[in-house]
Amino acid sequence: MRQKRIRGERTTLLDVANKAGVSAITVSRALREPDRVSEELRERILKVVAETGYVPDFAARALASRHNGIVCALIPEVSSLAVMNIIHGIEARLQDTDLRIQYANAWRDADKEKRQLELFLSQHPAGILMAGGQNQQIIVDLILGAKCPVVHMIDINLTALGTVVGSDHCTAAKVAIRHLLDCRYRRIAILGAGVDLRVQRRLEGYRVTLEEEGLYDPQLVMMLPEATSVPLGCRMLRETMESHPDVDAVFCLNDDLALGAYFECKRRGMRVPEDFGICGYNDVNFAAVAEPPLTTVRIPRYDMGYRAADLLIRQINGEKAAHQSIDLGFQLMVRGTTRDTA
Amino acid sequence: MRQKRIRGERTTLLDVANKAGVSAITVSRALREPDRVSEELRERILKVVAETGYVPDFAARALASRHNGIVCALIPEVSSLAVMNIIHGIEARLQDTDLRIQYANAWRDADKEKRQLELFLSQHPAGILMAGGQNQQIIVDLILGAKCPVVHMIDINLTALGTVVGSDHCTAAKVAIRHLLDCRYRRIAILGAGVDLRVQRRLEGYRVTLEEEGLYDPQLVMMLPEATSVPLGCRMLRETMESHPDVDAVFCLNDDLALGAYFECKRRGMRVPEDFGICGYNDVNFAAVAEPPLTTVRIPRYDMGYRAADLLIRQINGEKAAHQSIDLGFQLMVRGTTRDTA
DNA sequence: CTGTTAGCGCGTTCAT
DNA sequence: ATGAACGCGCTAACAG
Repeated sequence: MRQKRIRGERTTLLDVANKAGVSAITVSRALREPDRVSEELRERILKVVAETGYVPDFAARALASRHNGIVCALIPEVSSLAVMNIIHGIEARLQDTDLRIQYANAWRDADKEKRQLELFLSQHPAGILMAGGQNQQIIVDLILGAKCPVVHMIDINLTALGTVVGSDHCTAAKVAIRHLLDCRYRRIAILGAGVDLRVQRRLEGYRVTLEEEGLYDPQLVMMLPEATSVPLGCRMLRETMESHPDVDAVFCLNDDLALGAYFECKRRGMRVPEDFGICGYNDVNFAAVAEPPLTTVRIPRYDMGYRAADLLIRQINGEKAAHQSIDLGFQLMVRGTTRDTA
Repeated sequence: MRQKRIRGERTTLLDVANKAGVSAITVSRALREPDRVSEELRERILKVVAETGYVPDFAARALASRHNGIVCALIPEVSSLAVMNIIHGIEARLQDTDLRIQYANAWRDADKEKRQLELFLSQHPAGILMAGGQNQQIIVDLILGAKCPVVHMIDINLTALGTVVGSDHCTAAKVAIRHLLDCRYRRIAILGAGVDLRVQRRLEGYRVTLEEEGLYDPQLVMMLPEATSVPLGCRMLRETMESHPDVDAVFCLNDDLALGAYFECKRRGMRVPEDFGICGYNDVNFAAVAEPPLTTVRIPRYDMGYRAADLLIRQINGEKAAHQSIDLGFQLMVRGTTRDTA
């Protein structure tokens, strides 16, 4: 009986096998496919596993089986409220699965996004989940070469990227702008940050709708590459009002920006919603409880994460991707930062 | 010359080696330690690498080298503003390093924390970073068994857990409470959520300080296990005021709770800071720009992440851990939600 | 500076 | 239901 363990390393499958008096593969099976091992052996093996504190080596498992049981999620920026709900949804679905999940930041940067995607791919992940995306072409290339399923949550219309779960951000923006128009706001600026494919779609909805009314003014578009945040919302509103004092409403492409815009309005003594309207996007958790509560576009992000994870799991389990795209819709939440419609 | 490539798999090191007419190890070296390969060979090899689009297999690399070049970070909840700064700091330090980072949620749950730590360990990470922690004993056990360096950012006094970068949360809380007392608030409630080791330390500082003044009342302590959030802050303030209408200030263990508490105060017509004081914790990005701006305790979280990553890198590179703990201090930011001191 | 040999720990395949 | 042999792709250790 070969006993290697030259160095005081951690317990391996072989150690467990030796101690239990069976072969390595039987231990492996007892752990992964309990049904294929007799009850007697299984019990004996599990006992040794518990005693020795054996933990499978994922690197070895990944190398041998061609997938490491980990779902990798590429997120524009993990620390944001909008993403939080998606993550909750994903983990809810992965609960009680033998899959695990890990995240990485893409930082809304095409280059970092690419490198991270490559890093993921090089680890034999069970699958990849993408929320957001910068460069469509790069993503397509990498995804086509991937040997694991990929599901993304960018925009329902980007089916070129493979399976997608999400909403139509262009239409959602159109509805939001319609609402602001219905409230009789006329000089509507748009504030966006962390520009990615989704943000671009929202901008398009804004432009198209205002053009229809002959109210589109490219000067009122402010798009910054940096990450969205409350302080940035303050700054953007301030700059907007200083260069265009006649603006009477802002469509903020994220609720953080909207909250920042609101604080700044308050500071400047502007009356919201009477003289100035604010519409956010996402309906993150503080939107409904702010004072005044924030008018915003609700995107079902929890469901998005859940469904995306669900689709991914099905594909991991060999199911053919039935739906190439699932539209979860959106909902305009009319609250306190826009005045009553006429 | 052995040409396997039976299946249409991806390019391997051997493929590159064959094409370049060298051995596998030389390609490996050309990629990892360029200096040890002659310039001529290196150029030839890198050319083939580029042509074939070769990407290293991290699972194989991890198995062979006993570490996969990935720093794993265990975070209580990745989607929170407080964590955002830490993450920025970490990634700033890891920038231009050949290390990469990935995150996982511990969900402020001892069991999940343990499982995730095991999962990390089983992947041969280059190192582990922990922000927050639930169960000291479990963590100690796992960390002692780890064969990679571990640095945590829980509380400066928890040196039992190994290398630590952070602040003294107990003292910070004492200073905050002192400030509230100086502002002549007397019935000070404490609102906390997502209770973990750090939150417990803050609670201790609160208790000790009020006990000294004979003002401690356990009824005014509200600690919830669920995650901190703005809506939760609203709810906790509401419940506090309903059961103890005489409370005249709250110490919120996170700024989200403080913002929620403020919104609720505004809704209830309470005057902040004249009749009611609010002090937050962390000084997340919205604190300074809120209207009124939020009095809070600033923890240097960006530096924390940066220094923690720095220490980890040093240990990965074989340096002995010189400092076992680095105290980054804290700072009370007196702003608009507490009235002037007497 | 470069190559050879020998695994890393596990799962797959094919026997039994 | 269990096991033997082999290989996954790469790097450490040692040679030359």
